[in-house]
Amino acid sequence: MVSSRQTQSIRLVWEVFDRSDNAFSVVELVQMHKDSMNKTTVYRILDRFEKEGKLHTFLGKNGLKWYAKCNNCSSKQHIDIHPHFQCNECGKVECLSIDVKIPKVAKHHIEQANMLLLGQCDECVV
Amino acid sequence: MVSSRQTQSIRLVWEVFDRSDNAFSVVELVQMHKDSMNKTTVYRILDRFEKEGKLHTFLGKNGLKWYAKCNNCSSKQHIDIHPHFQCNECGKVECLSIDVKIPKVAKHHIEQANMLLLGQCDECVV
DNA sequence: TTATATTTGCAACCAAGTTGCAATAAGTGG
DNA sequence: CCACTTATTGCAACTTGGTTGCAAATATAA
Repeated sequence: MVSSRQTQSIRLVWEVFDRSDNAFSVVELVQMHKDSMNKTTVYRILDRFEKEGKLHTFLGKNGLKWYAKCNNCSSKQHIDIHPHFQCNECGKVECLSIDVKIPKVAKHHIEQANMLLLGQCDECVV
Repeated sequence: MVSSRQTQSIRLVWEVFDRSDNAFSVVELVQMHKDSMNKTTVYRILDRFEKEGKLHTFLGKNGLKWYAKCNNCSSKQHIDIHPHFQCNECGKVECLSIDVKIPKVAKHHIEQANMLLLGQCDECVV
């Protein structure tokens, strides 16, 4: 056996994602677990979940890293595009279940595409 | 009069963009001017060029900020999409002159979209 | 040429993220 | 149920990108 022990910390971090379909920034996750584990641990656990294909990541508008559960995401779908949305008012981030075509570009071999939509979420549109 | 003096530093930073259509990361720009000006100055000048509409910015794959000249970019086109490309091998970044449609999303008011394509540039495709 | 307001340099700071290493605690096997 | 091996964690120190406040320098208008 090479790895993967079921620790308290791992359970706690996973619970957050299990209870909600939201995306969470690393900053939020470190904050919400600050009494039960070290920030290094949070970073390491998130890394691991990503490698295991349980979570996918993307960058929000300030270059902050966000994590979200891979619901209807096969590993293949990580390559095709599902865009993410971030609200300019409240900062909330969502995965959108829309498919966007990856444009073809002459002389370039495109492997991956990231799309971030910015605007106002339903709660912030007045 | 409220601002905008023509200083040596401003000329030097602008020259870089004037001579090339490439995009440059802040890190590169600070590095290439490190003998003639302070990093704070570089940051401030870039900020200014952006506000003046001479440069536009976007985030590369690691959340690093990149600047590029606004060639055929009206201020309107900043809202519509012109995607950016970053090479996974050499790290080079380009503005693509392709138009991508911003998808409509129910219950969301989309103001802006960022699209980053990742892959291999022509020089790195073997 | 001087006065004044914009720019700059500097040093100190902040936040996100990483690293090395010793201490802790899962999960065997006996 | 205990002992042992090795994955996991905590901690402190560090790195990197970026920002701030303030005093010194320097463009420009008069």
